[in-house]
Parts: sequence; C-alpha cells; structure tokens
Amino acid sequence: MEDLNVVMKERLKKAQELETQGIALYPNHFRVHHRSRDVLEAVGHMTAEELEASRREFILAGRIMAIRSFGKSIFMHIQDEFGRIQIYVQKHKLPQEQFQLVKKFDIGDIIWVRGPAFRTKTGELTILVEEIALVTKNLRPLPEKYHGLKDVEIRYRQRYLDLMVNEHVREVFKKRTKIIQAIRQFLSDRGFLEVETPMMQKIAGGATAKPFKTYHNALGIELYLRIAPELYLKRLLVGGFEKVFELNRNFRNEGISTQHNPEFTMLEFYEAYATYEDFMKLTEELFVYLCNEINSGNLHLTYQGQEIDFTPPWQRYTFMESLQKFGGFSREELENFEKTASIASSLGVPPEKYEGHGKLLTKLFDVAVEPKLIQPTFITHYPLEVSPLSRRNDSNPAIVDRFELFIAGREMANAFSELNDPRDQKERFLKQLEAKRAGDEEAHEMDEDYIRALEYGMPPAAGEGIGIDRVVMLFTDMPSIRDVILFPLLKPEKTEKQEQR
RNA sequence: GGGCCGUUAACUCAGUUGGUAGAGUAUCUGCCUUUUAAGCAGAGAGCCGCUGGUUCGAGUCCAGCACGGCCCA
Repeated sequence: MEDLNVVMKERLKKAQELETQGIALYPNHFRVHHRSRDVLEAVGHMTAEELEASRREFILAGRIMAIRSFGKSIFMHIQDEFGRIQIYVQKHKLPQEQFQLVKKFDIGDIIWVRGPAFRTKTGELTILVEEIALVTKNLRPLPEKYHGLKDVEIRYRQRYLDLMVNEHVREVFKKRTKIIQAIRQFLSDRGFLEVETPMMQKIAGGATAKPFKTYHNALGIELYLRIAPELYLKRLLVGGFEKVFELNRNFRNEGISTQHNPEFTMLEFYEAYATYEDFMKLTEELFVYLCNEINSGNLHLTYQGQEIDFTPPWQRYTFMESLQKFGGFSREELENFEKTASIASSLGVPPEKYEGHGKLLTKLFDVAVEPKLIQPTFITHYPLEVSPLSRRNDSNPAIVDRFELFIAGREMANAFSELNDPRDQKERFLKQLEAKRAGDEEAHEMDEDYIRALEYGMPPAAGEGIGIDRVVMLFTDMPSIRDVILFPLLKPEKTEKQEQR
C-alpha cells in the first residue's frame, strides 16, 4: 500500500460505497454463455436490419478497457480472452439502480452483460445492454489506453498487465503453446514416448554448464537442478524404450542475455538404431511440420528483417569446412595448435590452460562462423574434445558423428549418434575430470551409474536437443528470449527487499 | 565482468544556458442518448531512481550505487 495514489484512493472509496449499498464487489455466481469471438462468429455477417430482426441475445463478461459516457448513454469496450466488443448502455433500457451502478464503473472493472447485438451508426457490432452487473472491482488504474504499456521492466515484472493491455503479447504466448503442442504431436505421431526424468540430480550431467545447487533436508544431500535430461533418457534406451522424448525445463547457472534465461525449455529425443544423419532429415521434417501448423504452410518466415527459408534439404558443412568457408581460415591455421591459439587471442577469445585444440576451434567457430549461418545450416563432425557423449566417427576417431543446426546466426539444435561403448565413455569422463581439475568449471562429471548402465548394453542410437525458446523466438519474430518466457528471471525489485525487512 | 543508453505524475513522454515542474491519457466535478484516441469547461495529482558533491541556487553539472535495456566478453 506504499504507492496509494489519488486514483486508488478514489477506487477504494467507491468500492466501500458500493458495498455499503449492498453490491458485491467480487461475486462468483455469474455465468457466461458466450465469448466476444462467439458474437462475431454468430452475427458478425448480419446487416443492421437483419440483427434487428434476429434479436439474438448474448451473455458475456469482460474487463472494461474504455468508457465513453454521454450522460444518459454510455459506450464501453469490454475485453475477454478472445478480443474486445463494444457494449451500449441506455438509461431508459435499464432499471434506475443498474444505470446508476454503470455510471460508477471504472476502466479495469470486470463486468457481466446480457443483451442483443445491434449495429451502431458507424456500423460497429455492439451489445445493447438489458442487464448488467459488476463481477470484479478494479482498484488500480490501468496503463494508458493509446500508447499502452511500453516500460520493458514493468512488462516483464507484471506480465499480467502486459497481457491485459498488449494484444500481440497474448498472441505470442498462444503461439508458443501451439508450437509446443505441434512438436509433441509430431513426435507422438512417429512413435516417440514422452517421459519425465529427474530435474533434481545428484550429478548434473548431459551437458557442459554450471548447475544450480539445492539441498534435500531429509536425505541430507546436495542436489543439482538438471542442466540436461540426456543421461536419464539414454538409461531408458538401455531399459528398452526405443523412442523417447522429454520436453521440459533445464536450468543453467549462467548469465542472462537476449538469448539466455537461467531456466529454459528444452526438447530432447532419442531413437534406437538411428544415426545423426537420420536426425538431420527428421529435423528438417519437424521444421516443415511447424511451418505447416504454425506458419500457414509457408516455408519462409521473416526473423528480425531476415528472410529464412526452411525448404529442405538444408545446407550441410563439416565443422572444418565451415571454419574455412565462413571464417576464412586456412587449413594450416586450423591444423596447427599454435596458429589456432594466436588467432583465438586476436579474436578476443584467448585460450585457457585447460583448453585443447578442439575447444579452441569451437571458440573460433562461435565468433567467426555462427553469426553468419542465417539460413538453416547443419554443421557436422565436431572435435572429439568438445563432445564427451558422442560416438566417434568410424573412419576418423578424432571427430564425432554429431551435428548442430544453426538458424538466424544461432544454435537451434545439437544432435549426435550416441556413444554406447562403456569403455570409451569412461575414458571420456576421465578426460573431463582432468579438465575440471585444470580449472574448467563446466567440464562433465563422472557418472558411475551411467557407465554401469552402458555396460548392460545400450542399443546404438541417435539423440537430439532443441532449444524451444529459440524456436518460439524464430516463429514469433521476437528479438529477446524474455519476450517468449512468461515470467523471465529478473533481479528483485528494491521495494521487495525493503518489504522483507 | 566491460562499454554505451535510460530512470520526471498511475501510463506515454517533454523539460532550453543551472533560476518557482510541464503536456496528453487516466482520475475528480459539471454539461452531453450512436461514441470509438468522443467532445467542451474546470480541478486535483510529483522523493524529478537513491546517496553524496559542486553551486547563492541542481530535474539539469560531477561521483558512487540500484534497477532496466542494448552491445561486447
């Protein structure tokens, strides 16, 4: 109550007056039979005369977004989940006490109305109110009606306000849901089983990232919030499920940017007896499916002014090819550790002590190649060093059977044929431990149970991870990951800290 | 972590060379029975992000801090 302003004082006073008159401020016995969209669908095509004759009655509720009062008649726009509709209140059409109540309504109140639809002089489809009631009293003024709510901080912190007044924001999040539903449908149609694996893990594996730490009181153990579900999903392959996927939250204890939120939504799917090459094809099919379901079948979309074309097949380059073609580096520079290291330094990403040649090459890639991959592009055959869970290439053991997908200069997917040789996997974990000891905080932990699982025998398989938030950004043309996450993580407000004292 | 930008009424924004704090919307009062960024007349509304400094005097200049945004790492 620290920011009681004049408007709020007025609203509270008015609320008390209404209650004194016996008017409920928060009743819950009103039922709605229609939504704004139903009115448009039912009678939107009718002329004024046809509407007059039909006398179709509608019963709906919504939040008052605008009031235009003429003394003895009042226009309002009310908004529900599906849009806005105008209502018209005339003094002589209502009992006196109801009209007096309407004159006390404020922008932001939620009201219930009953009445037929008609067309105004200007042709707008409007409900002629025959009965009206207050459903929920508003006590805080809404943002300005014309400019709306622009303050990015308030939009993120008070997303409910953003959703209330910015229609396009509601559309973005509806689209997010549609995308996620479509992905589930796509995988289910192909026989993938959706599963749920632990988010609290004793060993945060399956990716290279810093985890969040938490604590279980009863067991007295430290746990990590998962950075990836990968190792659990592959245990399921050992158990006999041959096609599985999980679409849920991962947590990485890293910085926040337009591309990164500490908790984010990840899709991972695994298929026994498939290879990374099969998954390139499957990934193309998935995006074509999304274009059909989400983008009206159009395989082109515009992201932040860039035209993206999803028509398959997409470009494919090996990792080393891409460094030469897009990075402009020579084969000699890439094959000589010292030369690669000096290039890395000159590009502002100097080598760390624990970083080997493969890691340096990926740093060059991130800076010099990734931003240039605008059209959907598969990059294949990554260095072994940066792929501790991937299967070695049969003809070249220094590289792995892996691809990453890039669109609009961003990594969208990461996939590989899975390493299922427990002896090799154990060696790779030991290598990671070495890197950890040398100072690499993100190096992978040793997971003994995972090795044990592999020793029972995991069928050869391919696995893939897709960052869902980035996919949603792409399909909604949003520049920041915060625009596609309902409640992105922000620093606490100062007032919150003060209130906690 | 570094650089740049922002923070003024509930919302969207002005604010000149350092000299009494401004507009529109919203709110309140009055008029108004087909408006739609309704209109007309009037009124109220401010810790100028916070803390220091310079100055006779700071929304304005300087420093630090907080929160946010963008870029870089």
